[in-house]
Amino acid sequence: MPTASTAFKVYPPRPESPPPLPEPAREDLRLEHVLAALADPLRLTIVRKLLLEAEEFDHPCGWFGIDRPKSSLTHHFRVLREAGVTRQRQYGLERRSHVRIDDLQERFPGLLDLVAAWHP
Amino acid sequence: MPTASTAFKVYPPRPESPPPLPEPAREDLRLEHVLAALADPLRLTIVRKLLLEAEEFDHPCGWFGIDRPKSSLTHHFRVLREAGVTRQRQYGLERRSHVRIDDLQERFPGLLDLVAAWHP
DNA sequence: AGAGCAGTACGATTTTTTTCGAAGCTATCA
DNA sequence: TGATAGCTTCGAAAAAAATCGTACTGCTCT
Repeated sequence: MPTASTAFKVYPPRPESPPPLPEPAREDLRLEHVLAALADPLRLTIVRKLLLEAEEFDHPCGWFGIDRPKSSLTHHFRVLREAGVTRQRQYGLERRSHVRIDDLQERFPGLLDLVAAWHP
Repeated sequence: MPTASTAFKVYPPRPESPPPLPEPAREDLRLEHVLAALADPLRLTIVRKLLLEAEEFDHPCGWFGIDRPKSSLTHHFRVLREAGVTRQRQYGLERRSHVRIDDLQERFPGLLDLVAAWHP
């Protein structure tokens, strides 16, 4: 049974979506990897922003307005994806991200609420 | 208001307890530090065991039966304490630990439930 | 075709974390 | 008093993570 309280906006997958980049399946998510991915202020910022401000379309990393070299951002987005926190799809030029809300609520109920409540 | 569900055994502080070793105050706990401390299998094992098997007395690190050099254990127990996950007191020769259940439930409700449910 | 854009890949450097041996410290016990 | 127990500190080595410059790729627009 999931933790009752919080519901983040979850949009249905769009039929014409490109396939996700490689990611762990829901049942392969590991708490220690997810915690490690989240144990970084920049990545917490990214995930929190996605949780609180995401709109229907997934977001490319430029959307986040983070002042870091592009290669650093690529790195952090990959860490999040490989831990299973986010999903990334290639839309033409852009690689767009969203949080795997359903998977995470199911496997680690309450964890995303902590991220959403985090204050830098 | 605390998360309803889980209640771990919390024992009252014993009047004659030695003072805790240096640790962050409840209001200074940082999610990113707590997550980093928990993002390690060995430390997850320690915290989970404390949550599930702790008895009235706090436990010295020998109690955990971890097969690692003693200096490694000292390191991991310190990481946990400095992040605010555990409290350590010096009882004569021994440095005994317990999880700061109240503080963590208050600041990061639900997090300890995830640790307790973790499977190595 | 050429320019520009969004972001990736690679690789080097630096920083942080982990690991653990060796030596030290202090209380208790024979 | 010496021996042992239980754990710490120090320090060094190894492993892992973060940072970021440069070069590159693959679309799109003119």
